Amino acid sequence: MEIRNDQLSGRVMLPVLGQPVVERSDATRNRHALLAVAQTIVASGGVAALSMDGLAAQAGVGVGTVYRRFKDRAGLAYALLDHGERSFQQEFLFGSPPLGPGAPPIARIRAFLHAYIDRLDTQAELHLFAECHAPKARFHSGAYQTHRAHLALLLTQARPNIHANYLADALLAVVGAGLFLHQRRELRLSTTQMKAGLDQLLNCLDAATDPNVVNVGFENTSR
Amino acid sequence: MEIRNDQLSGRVMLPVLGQPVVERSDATRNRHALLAVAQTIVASGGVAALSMDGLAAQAGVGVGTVYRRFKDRAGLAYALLDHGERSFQQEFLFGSPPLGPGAPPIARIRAFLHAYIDRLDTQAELHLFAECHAPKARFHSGAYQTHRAHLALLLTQARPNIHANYLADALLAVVGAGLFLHQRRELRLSTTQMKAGLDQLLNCLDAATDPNVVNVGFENTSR
DNA sequence: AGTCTAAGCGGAACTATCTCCGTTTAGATT
DNA sequence: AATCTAAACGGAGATAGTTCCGCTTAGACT
Repeated sequence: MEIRNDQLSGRVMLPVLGQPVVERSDATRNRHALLAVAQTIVASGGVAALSMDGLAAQAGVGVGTVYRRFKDRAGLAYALLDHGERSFQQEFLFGSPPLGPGAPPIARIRAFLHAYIDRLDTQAELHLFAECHAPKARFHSGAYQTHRAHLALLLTQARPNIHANYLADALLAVVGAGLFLHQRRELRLSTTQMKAGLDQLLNCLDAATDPNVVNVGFENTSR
Repeated sequence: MEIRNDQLSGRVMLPVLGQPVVERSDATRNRHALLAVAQTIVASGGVAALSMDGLAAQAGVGVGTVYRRFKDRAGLAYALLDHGERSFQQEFLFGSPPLGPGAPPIARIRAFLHAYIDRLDTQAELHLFAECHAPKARFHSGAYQTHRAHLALLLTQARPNIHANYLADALLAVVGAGLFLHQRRELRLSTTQMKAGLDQLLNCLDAATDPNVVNVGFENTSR
C-alpha cells in the first residue's frame, strides 16, 4: 500500500513477497474503476453506504475481484485513504516549515498534529472504519509507521532523554479517529479547540525542565 | 448497563425509558446463563470464538433471546466487562489510597492509570472487541463517563488552569485497548514499561510550572 | 383458580462479509 | 500467429450478525 513505483504508467509495485511484481493491465483498470466508484459512494452516502457487494455491482465486476484487489473491507478503506496520505507525507517530510524541515522540533510536532486534525476533519469516518475493521492493521500500516517514526525523531531532538517511541504512540492515540469523532460530533469541539488542547499537552512536554524519566523499565524487553 | 439496583435479588433496573423497569425471572435466568456460557467460551477460545449463534446454541436458547438481552455483539462484550468494571470503580472511588481518596491528585491519577493497565492486561481483547463493534458506545458508556469524570476532577485539583476534560480524554486514549495490544503483543512491552511511559507523561504535567494554556478557543462551542 | 397482557422466547429469513474454485485472459515466449 | 501459464475474473456458497413476528409465559390483578 505504501511502496509503489511507476506511478505515471499506472503500474503498481506490490510489496508482498511471493506475489506478482507488476499488476496486469485489467487488474489496474479494475483497481482504478473500483476506487473511483467507492469514492462516489462514500461522497454521497458516507462510509456506511460502502459495501463490498454494492461496490462490485456498481463497478460491474464480481465480488471476487473486489476482494482480490483490496483483500477486505479494511483494505479498501486504507486504499481510499492512500492518496491523501501520500501528499500528507510529502508535506511533513519535504514541505515548508513549520510542518516540513527547518523549524524547531516542538514546532514541527505541533504543526504535524494540527495538520493531522485538519485531515481527520474530512476523513475521520473512513479512518475509524479502517481501524475498526482491522485494528491491528493500523499499527502495521506504512502510514502509522511513518507518522510514528517522524514524531519519535522530533521528540528525541527536542528532549533526548525521553522514551520517544512511547510518546509518539501516545500522541497518535490522542488524535485517534474514534476520539476525534466523539469530540467533534458529541462534544461539539471545533478543530481549533482540539488544536488548543494538543498545544497544551505539548507545552507541558516543552515546559517540563526535567521529565524525571530515567527510563524505568525500558532497558530490557519482557514478555 | 451501569445503573442497577437490587443486586441481591438478581433484579435489574434498566435505565432506558419506555423499557420495563424490572426483568422477568426467566429473562434474568437467561441473562446469567448466557453470561456464564459466554465467559467459558472466551476463556477457552478467546473473543474470536464468541459468536451470537454459537452462544445461543450452547446456552440452549434461541438467537432472538441473545439479542433481546444484549442488543448486539458489542452489548454482550460490555456486559462481560461489567463485573470487573464495577469492582474497579469501587476501588478508585472508595478504596484505599493512592488509588482511592486520600492521596494527592497526581498520585491518584498515576495509580488509576497503573490499575487500568493491569486490567487491560487480562481484558484488552474484550475491550477492543467492544470498541470496534460499537465505536461510539465506548464514549457513551457509563464506564467511560465515570473514568473521564474521575480523571478530570483530579486534573483540575492538580492544575486548576488546564482543560481537564480534554486531557482526561487524551489520557484515556493513551490507554486504549488497540494501542495496548499492539504494545504488548507486537512491541513486547511489559506492563511495567507502559506504566513507566505513562509516568513520564504525568511527570511532564506535574513538572511544567506553567502549562501556558490560557484556554485558547475553549470558551465557546462551535460546530 | 381464572384472566389478561406486557415481556420474553424461538427460529426463519434477510443481509453482508469473505472464501473457493472453475473459467477466462493478458501478455510473454517461440 | 500459435501456444502457454500465471494472474485475474465471476459468482455460488458458507458463515455470522441482525431483524421480524407469531407463539408462549410470568406474574399482576380479580
